[in-house]
Amino acid sequence: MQQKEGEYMIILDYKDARPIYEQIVEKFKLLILKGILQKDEQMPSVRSLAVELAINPNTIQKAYMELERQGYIYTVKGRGNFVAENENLLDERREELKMRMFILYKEGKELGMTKADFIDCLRGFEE
Amino acid sequence: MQQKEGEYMIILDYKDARPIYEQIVEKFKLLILKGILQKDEQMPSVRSLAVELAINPNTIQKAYMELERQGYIYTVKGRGNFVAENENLLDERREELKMRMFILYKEGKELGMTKADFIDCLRGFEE
Amino acid sequence: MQQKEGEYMIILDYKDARPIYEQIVEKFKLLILKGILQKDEQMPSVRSLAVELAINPNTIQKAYMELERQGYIYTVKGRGNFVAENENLLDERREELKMRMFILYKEGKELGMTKADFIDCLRGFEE
Amino acid sequence: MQQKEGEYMIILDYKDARPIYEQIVEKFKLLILKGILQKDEQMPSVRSLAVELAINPNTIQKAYMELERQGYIYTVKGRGNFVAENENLLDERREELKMRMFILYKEGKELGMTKADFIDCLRGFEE
DNA sequence: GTGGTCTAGACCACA
DNA sequence: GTGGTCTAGACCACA
Repeated sequence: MQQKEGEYMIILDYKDARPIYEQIVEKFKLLILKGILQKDEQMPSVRSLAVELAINPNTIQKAYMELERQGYIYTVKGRGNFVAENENLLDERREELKMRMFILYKEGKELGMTKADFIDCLRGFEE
Repeated sequence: MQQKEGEYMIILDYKDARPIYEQIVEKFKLLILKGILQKDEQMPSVRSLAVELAINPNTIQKAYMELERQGYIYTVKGRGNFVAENENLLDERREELKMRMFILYKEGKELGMTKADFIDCLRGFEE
Repeated sequence: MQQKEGEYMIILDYKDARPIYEQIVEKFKLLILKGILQKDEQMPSVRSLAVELAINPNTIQKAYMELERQGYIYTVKGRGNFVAENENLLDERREELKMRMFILYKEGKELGMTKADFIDCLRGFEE
Repeated sequence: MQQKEGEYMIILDYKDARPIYEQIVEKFKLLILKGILQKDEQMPSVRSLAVELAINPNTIQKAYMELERQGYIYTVKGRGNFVAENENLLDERREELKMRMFILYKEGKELGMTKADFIDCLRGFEE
């Protein structure tokens, strides 16, 4: 069997509690941020992806709307969806992640952990 | 009007995306872990808390069920709900938090962050 | 026939080229900005409004999602949709309108109109 | 390579929400109203413009139909499209623009703005 | 009862 | 072919 060009593995996890459209959003965000999908590259069409994943086109629609809202793609009616500029997005994502780490840090302090405990924990992670 | 004993401010945030019962679970977990609610102390009754928070008793019921499932409280039929032993719980929570930090760490690596970036970020947090 | 309480006339115009959900969004934005719907007041439920307007609940859903995205309402799962704080919204709308007037102004200059022409035109409008 | 005569920069913005044919109509309307394209001058052929803009000839066709409908150009079968008389068009456009300003004005009044607010706003624009 | 998600499928404008 | 809107209706979690 041939590996079709542009087949970048979106795999759905039906055991995941999150809605399907959210999983799709998440997968594409990573593909875009990692540069696997590049600026102005065309996204798979709503219909073709729906067929490929064996789900309803409306669900893809919803995912793409969310991706557009978050600035990851832009839509050209009658033409398709395309990857947006993503330089700033990477920075935004890193900032967001730091915010989430700060929330975790505050939670940890509520549980009596010190900053040193956190750094030790981090050091213990695989490189 | 009297200030009732055991009034420890559970404040709901309706603008929070999380379900209400989850917020209640979270609040009580902290109250218990921080020792504000102590071993074998009685929890407010489902009904009284429902009135106090102006929400459906089913919601409190669901929160208490979840707290019991996670080992934070125990139920005595006909008597009420009581705070469980919480020595191990604190450790469990810390472990859980470390797991969540590990997930964050892996996400960050996907975005090109290094371990050093994380440690720098942590160092920047208020003591 | 009785005028039911809370019946605030959302009338759809099927001849309008804009999609129905957009019309609904627009109507509610005005009701909120004008203070007819007040902070924390409950919006009609997705289903009841769908029945009242004789359209599909999904369409209301979409309208409410958009209103939430724009900060006009907030959603509490299982409880309903509620009007958000709207102090800032009024200012934002006015700013947006000024921007649109600026675009119009630039268009007019392309057509050879002067600032005085514009002011004269404005003066001619009913008070 | 030669610089072809009649190359007057139609630039499409794919991120613009409006359909492409509408953008083309708009661009040509301005070129005609400003006199860059003059009475009886020949418009670029549907095919050549389609090639130049790398879009579907149907789209150009649709734009030209719309321009003809609005009286900006006329078609001679077998010969091509030509710029129409445009004296009246300029006035029509100005009238249309005043109408749009009136709509804006009414919207502003709904938001509590007065005529004086509008005039102040206008005065603030660059000359 | 309330909103959230999803399906199956229709019809439309635009390219 | 491509996305956008809408319907009719199902099933779910939450209150």
